[in-house]
Parts: sequence; structure tokens; C-alpha cells
Amino acid sequence: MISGIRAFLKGNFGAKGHAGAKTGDRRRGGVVTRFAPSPTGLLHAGNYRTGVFAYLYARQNKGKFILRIEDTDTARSKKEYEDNIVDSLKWLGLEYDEMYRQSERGGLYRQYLEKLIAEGKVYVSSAEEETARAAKGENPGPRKSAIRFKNPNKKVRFDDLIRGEIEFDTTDLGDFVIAKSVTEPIFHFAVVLDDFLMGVTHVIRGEDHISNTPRQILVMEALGAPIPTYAHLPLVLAHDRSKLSKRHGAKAITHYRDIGFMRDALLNYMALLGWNPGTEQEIFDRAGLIKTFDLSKVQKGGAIFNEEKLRWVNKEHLKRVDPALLASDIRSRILSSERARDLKWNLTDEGAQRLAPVLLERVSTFGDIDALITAQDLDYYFAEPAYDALSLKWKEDVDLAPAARHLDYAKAALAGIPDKRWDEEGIKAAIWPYAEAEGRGNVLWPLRYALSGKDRSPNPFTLAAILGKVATIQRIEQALRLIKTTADAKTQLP
RNA sequence: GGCCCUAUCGUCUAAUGGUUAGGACACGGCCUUUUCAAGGCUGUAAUCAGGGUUCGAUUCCCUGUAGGGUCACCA
Repeated sequence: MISGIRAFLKGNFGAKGHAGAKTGDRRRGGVVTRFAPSPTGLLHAGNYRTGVFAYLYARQNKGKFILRIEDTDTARSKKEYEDNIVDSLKWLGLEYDEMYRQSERGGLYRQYLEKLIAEGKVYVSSAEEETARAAKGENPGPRKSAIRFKNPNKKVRFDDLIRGEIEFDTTDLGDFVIAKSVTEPIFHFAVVLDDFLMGVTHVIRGEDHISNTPRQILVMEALGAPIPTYAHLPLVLAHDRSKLSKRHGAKAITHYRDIGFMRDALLNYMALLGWNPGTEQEIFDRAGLIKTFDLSKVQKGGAIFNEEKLRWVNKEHLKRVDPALLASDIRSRILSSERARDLKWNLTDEGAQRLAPVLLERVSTFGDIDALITAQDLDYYFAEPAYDALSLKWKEDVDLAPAARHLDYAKAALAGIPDKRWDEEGIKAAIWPYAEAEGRGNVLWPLRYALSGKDRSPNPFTLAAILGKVATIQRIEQALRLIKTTADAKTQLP
């Protein structure tokens, strides 16, 4: 009778794994996911996206998200890379509930390895056997003793949340190695035991692990562990459609932080790579992502990482933030630049408040501000510009005389603005009617050029408001002097 | 090569057994504008191929092709 009920439960929840005992836990919503990178390189889009998905899935199910550092390969694992993983997750805001290092779990691996050996499910093959295997060309491994899994050689089937049912014949795997010795487990054993011991219910990882899954299921069965639910994510691809890797120019997540991307924008973009909500919404904040994310709507095919679109997503996030909140970030970004130090730029908090919205409209990321600085496109905010007097001439004019006349007017009109009306609106009110009457370009071009010394820049009202009354008048006077000396030089020509 | 996965604009993707195959990025044009940026409108561009099933297939099936993954005492 009881077994009948169990069979019934199994049938209903078979897709979520066998073990009857654990099924109850899962029905109570005890989702546990993990992100298990190995610290053998900087964390990049190719691997951290699986972390993003595992995180979103755990959070939306009010479950647990575990970080597990897979450093059983002591030769390749490095502390600096582990630090980079932690830094990256911290910056991205992927908060984990627990963290483990496999290098600190040797006792556990040994205990279970010995148990399996005692149960005869695993055996130690001698150096001679390994040598014989190598001679047969079965594997190129070293000729020393190893621990091999006694393969029952059967068909293994599992349900993948993303791909559906997948079946493998494990016969051609042979008796695969799961440890070099009881104190040196390798990936296929450590992963399985840890997932078991940590109660991982959903293994969310890259597609490159699909073919590892059957052998891991075999080990799970030997361990008497419940089979978790698998979700194999499509890979993030480089431009040539191969798996993204460092060699393919995959950049570290911390690189995107350093060049001024917003964390939520990156999270948003990564979630959208391979997933979509089925609506036309593309911009999500963290909470929206957690709420809307749906593992079953994840794409099956790999997706190319497109930095252009990432930049667009970042810009959209930027647009949704009040510029005033970003002003101090922008200020320190500018002041810490080499050029700002060399030229001793001064930027007050108030100045930054005025500058922020103007700058933000022109960039997609904070890093673009650095580019503007390098291109000397910000210089005119900090010092009087140098330019050729002829540039002050509006294209429809034949000489500089109209420019001089309009600048004279502007100087007087601006000088008459009371200090407390010195803002974009007040300035525009003082100039606009005149510009309308005289022709906008005729008036505004010379004025803007006097202020910025550039063919391209924000409009003169905005510039004047940022520069302040004193500097604005000074620059107009300077332009006037420039026109005069140019005219004098001309009349003296033979 | 064996095994496995995948296949819609250049890229990310939506959709349905019957649609003018939709959106976004990028690209082009136009409008707005003193210039730039922003904004608005708009254009170019896709169902890998061949067979079935069907009144009808891009959608379901088969084969092929292409791409990718994996075949370690790496993870």
C-alpha cells in the first residue's frame, strides 16, 4: 500500500527527481541552487550568466543560492581568481546564502569515497592496470593508481527543464575515473557529493555540462542521492559562435564595472541573453527580473554577447535614474582623470549638479565620460576655449560683422539678468526674442561658439547656465576682442 | 570520428497549422533643431535545404546541411 502511494508520488514528481523522502521538501518550495565556478581565470560573461540565472531562480522561489568554489584542481586554481569571483558577485549584487570551497571539504570526499569502495561500487585500479589501459590507448592519463567507478553500463535518462528529455547510453563511458586517490577527488565526484550534501535541488549550469550529466547521475545513484532537476543553459557565444572564453576576448565582469557600467544594467542584459518575458518589455530592475524571470522560457540555442546592446540597456537604466543622484559620481570621475589633474580643473558640487544632466544625455556609460575628457570635449567647461575667430561666423554671413553685432547684444542682455534668474530659462528668455527676430542661427551660433569654441556642443543657454554669469560675459568679450583683432589685421592687408 | 545539443532579419528575439512573419540593438532616411545629444516618424533586412503529413507548414515528422558542445587522473 505504502509503496503504491510512493509510486504514485514518483509518477507525479518524477520530473523533479526520484527520492520520495526529498520530494516532500521540494513541495514545500525548498529550492536550492548553486553557482560553482572554478577559480582558474577571471569571471566573464561565459560563466557568470549561469550564476545570474541560478540566482534569479533561487530568489523568485524564496530559495537558497549557494556559491561553491570548485578548486579541486590545485594546480590551476588561484586565490586571486577566487577573489575576482567574490568581487564580481558582490558588485553584481548576486548575494549568496552560503559559500564553500571544495579544497576545504577533503574529509567529506574521503569519507564517501571509502564508503563507496567498501560497498564495491567503486574500485581502486592499480598502476599496472592503468598502464595497460594506456597501452590500449584507452586514455592518455598517467600510469598510476586511480579510483574508478564501476559503470553499470545502462541507459540514463533525465528531464532537462530547458531541453526536455535527454537520453544517453553510458556504456561507452567505461569505468570512468572519479578520483586520483581518496584524498584527491576530481570534478565528477566532488560536484555530485556536494550537490547531494548541500541539498541542491536545481542544477542550473551551462550546456557544456550536458554530456557530463549521465555519469554524474550514475554516481548520484551509487550514493543513494536524490537526482536534482537539471536546467542546461545555452552557451554565451563569441562573435564566431564558439563558446565564449578569455581567448575570444571575453572581458571580466569587473572590467565592465571599471569602465562604468551599472550593475543592474549588466544583470538586465545578461538575463535577456537567452531569455525573454514573452512581452515587449526589455528593461527590468532587479525586482522585476526576479518576479518575471521564467526558466522554462529560456532559449535553447546559444547567443552572441553583443556589447552594443549592453550599452543601450545601460543607457536606458541611466535615463531612469535622477541625474542629481549621479552628480557626485560624475564629479569624482571627472576630477580623478589625468587631464583634470594636469589642468587643475575645479568642479564644485553645485557645478556637478548642473553638468550631470547635460553629460548623461550624451553618454551610454560612465566610461563614455572618460572618452569625452580624452577627446577634450569637456575642456570648455573648465577653461576659456581657444579657437579661430572665423569660426564665430554663421554660415550664411559673409563676414564677422553680424556676429560682432549679435554678441554685443547678447553681452548686454545677459549682463542685465539678475543673478538669481541666471538659469537656462532666464537666459533663454533674455536672448530668444532677439534670436527669433534676427534669425536663430545668426545669433545662436556665434554665441555658442564663443562659449564652447567647438563646432559641436550643447546649446548656448545650457552652456551659459553651467558656466555662470561672469565666465559667460568674459567669453563673449574675448570673442569680441578676437573679432576686432581679426578685422584690424584684415584692413592692414596690402 | 562517436555521442549529445541547436537552427526566424547582421545580432538578441516574438508568433501561429492560414499573419503584410512582430519587437529591440545596429545601420540608412526624414522631421524637430544654431551645432551636438536627446526625441518623434520611417526604411533595408529573416523562417538553413530537400522530402513527407496536410486543403494549407516557418510551425509537426524524416533526412541532409551547418554550427556548437563533449569525449582528461580540467572544471
